[in-house]
Amino acid sequence: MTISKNTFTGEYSYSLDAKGRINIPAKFRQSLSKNNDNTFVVTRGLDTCIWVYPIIIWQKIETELKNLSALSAINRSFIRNAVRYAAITPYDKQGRILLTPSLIRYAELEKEAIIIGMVNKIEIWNPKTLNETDKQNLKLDPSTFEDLAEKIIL
Amino acid sequence: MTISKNTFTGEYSYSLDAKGRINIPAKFRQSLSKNNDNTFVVTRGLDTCIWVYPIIIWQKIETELKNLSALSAINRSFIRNAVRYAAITPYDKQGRILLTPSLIRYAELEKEAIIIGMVNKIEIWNPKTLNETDKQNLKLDPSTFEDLAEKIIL
DNA sequence: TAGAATTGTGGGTAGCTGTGGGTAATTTTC
DNA sequence: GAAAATTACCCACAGCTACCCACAATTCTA
Repeated sequence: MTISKNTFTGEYSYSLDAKGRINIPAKFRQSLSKNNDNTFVVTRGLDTCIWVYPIIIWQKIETELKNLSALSAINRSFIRNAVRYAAITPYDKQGRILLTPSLIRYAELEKEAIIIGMVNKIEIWNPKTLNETDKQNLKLDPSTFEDLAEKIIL
Repeated sequence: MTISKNTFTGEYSYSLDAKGRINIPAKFRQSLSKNNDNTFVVTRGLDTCIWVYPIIIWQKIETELKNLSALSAINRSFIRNAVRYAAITPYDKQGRILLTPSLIRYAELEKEAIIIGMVNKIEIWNPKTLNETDKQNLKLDPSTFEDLAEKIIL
């Protein structure tokens, strides 16, 4: 096996069916390490999309969140929002996971969906929303992008 | 072994077949170090071309990206754009890699393609586009080249 | 120079992948 | 407790992909 485990790259177009199921690209499934038991965790993304984590990665995130001081109001509300909408979904024999109605509404998902590998997690988008967000992001500080690019891209 | 590993130089003409496959010059393949498992990563270049990296180089980029906090909108957008068009492709028994339709469209590739060694990565161009880009670059401010010349000894 | 090996290009096919739908089991509601 | 609704699990199948082989052209070798 050449690809590194629990790492996701690339963009794919898949369809959400009437039952709220969506296929996880075969390559992503193959990248999942065995100890995930074919299971992902879905939750709200910070953008208008759904975030999908391998369950063992999510568990690490949870413990990190717990270590944040519970005294801070900001931390408490952040933790609540991060955890509140999280759902555990093993994929079925065909490789699909089940999304909750709440998440589908949040990400404004319709039939067509774009799935993007974001290295340590996966994003599920409505194509339209993704486009609009892209346009918005062009307005962000370009010098920060350049700094990042110089540091990271060869 | 005379050539240094994971280093590519020279220009070659190859053909993209109906299935989206293109041959990697034998010399480039021989230059790949063993730990790449005969695998490249293809993604969008900053010009109208496709960039091809040895996978171990790409994995360094991945780990850097993993360390960026997803709390920052700029970071998220940067990761998305860096990774979205990337695809991992081991080359087949004949030495070909598979390009995605999206990348072929982006680089405006047709049957004939120019493959250029760019030291630590490889570029794939449509010959026409390459010509036009060359002409454009001649019009750039020569002082930029001079700045670079101070940094890099040729 | 002749033979052998390698290289670049094309095409066929078995098995996998993505998608839809059906049915039994479980939960919910009255 | 029975009916209705929901969920979990199974099957079917078209389309596609990964893998294989073929072969001509070129390069290497003895």
